Amino acid sequence: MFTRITTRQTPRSDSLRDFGLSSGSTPIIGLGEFTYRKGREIYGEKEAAEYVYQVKRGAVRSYKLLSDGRRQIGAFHLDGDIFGLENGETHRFTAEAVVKTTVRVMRRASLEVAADSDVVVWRNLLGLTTDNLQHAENHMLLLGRKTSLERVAAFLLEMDGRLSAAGVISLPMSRRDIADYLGLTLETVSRAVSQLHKAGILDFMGNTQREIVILDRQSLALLDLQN
Amino acid sequence: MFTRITTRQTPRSDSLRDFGLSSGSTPIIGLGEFTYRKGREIYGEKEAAEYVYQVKRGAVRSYKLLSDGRRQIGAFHLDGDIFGLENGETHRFTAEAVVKTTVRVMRRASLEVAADSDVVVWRNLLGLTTDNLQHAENHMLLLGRKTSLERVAAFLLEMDGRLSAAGVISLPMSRRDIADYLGLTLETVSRAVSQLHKAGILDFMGNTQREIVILDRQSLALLDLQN
DNA sequence: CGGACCATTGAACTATCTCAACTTCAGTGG
DNA sequence: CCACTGAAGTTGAGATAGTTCAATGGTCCG
Repeated sequence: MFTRITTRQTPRSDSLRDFGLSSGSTPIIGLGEFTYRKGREIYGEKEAAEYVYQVKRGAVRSYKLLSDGRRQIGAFHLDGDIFGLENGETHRFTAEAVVKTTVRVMRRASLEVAADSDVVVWRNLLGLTTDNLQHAENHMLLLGRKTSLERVAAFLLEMDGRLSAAGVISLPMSRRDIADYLGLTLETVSRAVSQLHKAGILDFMGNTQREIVILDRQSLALLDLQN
Repeated sequence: MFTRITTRQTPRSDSLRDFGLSSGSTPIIGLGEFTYRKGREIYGEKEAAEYVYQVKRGAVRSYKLLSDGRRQIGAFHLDGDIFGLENGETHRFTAEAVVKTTVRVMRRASLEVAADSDVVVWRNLLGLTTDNLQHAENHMLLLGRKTSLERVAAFLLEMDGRLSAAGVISLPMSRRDIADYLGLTLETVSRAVSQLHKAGILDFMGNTQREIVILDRQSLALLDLQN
């Protein structure tokens, strides 16, 4: 899977510091960058977790499959996000590029060496893991107890916070991806988005339905019941 | 909330080592034990996270509420489990005693002091957090994509692994708790259990329906689709 | 220009929920 | 010890949110 990793001299900038994990006194050399085409697998569930990744440009989906093909996307990783960081030996999700995606890669082993000599690294690793945990905890509430409209509203608000530029949310993922993230079908997602559109809460831009403008952020927040 | 904590001389055994987090070279003194009656709140969501807990005897539920009362239980904490460990300043769940429960308590601040002088503490904190994350990730798959029968089968297998003694699972929690953990209603949980009973996969012991014997572990595992 | 998605929408279906009745169990106080 | 009471569990019948199946149109891309 990693046979295509570039072998050129790794620039010094591809270091642990770039991941924002070390204190800077002991930068660790990374392996450089790598680009995946749309739909390509970055790593598979249960594969050995040899590398850690950071999205430089693009979007990644992390998911689990049931044996009959049902899929649950646990997270989308967007610009700047670190993913593939495991404490155990193997990956717990499959990661795929949602669109053409460039990632920074570093060896997990380097991280471990760095951690032993730098408490800041530990702190940052724990912080990252806690952020992931917090996201998962909120997502459990969404998956277990929210209605389809509430889920879609929550999704749009999440994406609004994470990737809206100049007021426009440019979704890299398909309705099917969104559905598998929200525990719904793609039709239900589509109907909910249409409903929000008809209600005047959002509008579309461009000629695709992936560019969304939120017109009424407050109504969306009301739909996604606070806890 | 902690006004009732015992003020007697804290025995040396109530130390960080008892939580299994330190390397043993720098044990940290805990605050001792505390017992909560059935249904009592141990801490509330968004409260300052001043203490960390370990279940000595009993069972605890951690949950989030939506404003209209819908509840999602994120985890049950059973004998030996550590809970209430936060990285941020506040608790992200409400924790309540499911039955009469005795916990060990230690100050969060003590942990932080210990961590700075002992990398093993960091490693253990990260390990704990990772375990929680892994559980949440698996639970997202369950909540997003599994059928009611699959959820109940998965639940019984989880509890079989965590609290079965002499082949009998003695569930401390009600059908409603189970439902709120699995993202179902209590009636649906009850029907699924009945269905498993009629199918000869499990049986009841004693005169309550909370003591369950799994007769056919393999059928249960088949029902809870592997991924 | 043709084919492969991708998204939307409608109509029928179904798993789960809701509402309600009934039973059993645990605890309380006479 | 028994009669009460309230909580917990089961089961049935009907309602419904979301799914499934199917048809249509748009967009991208060679």
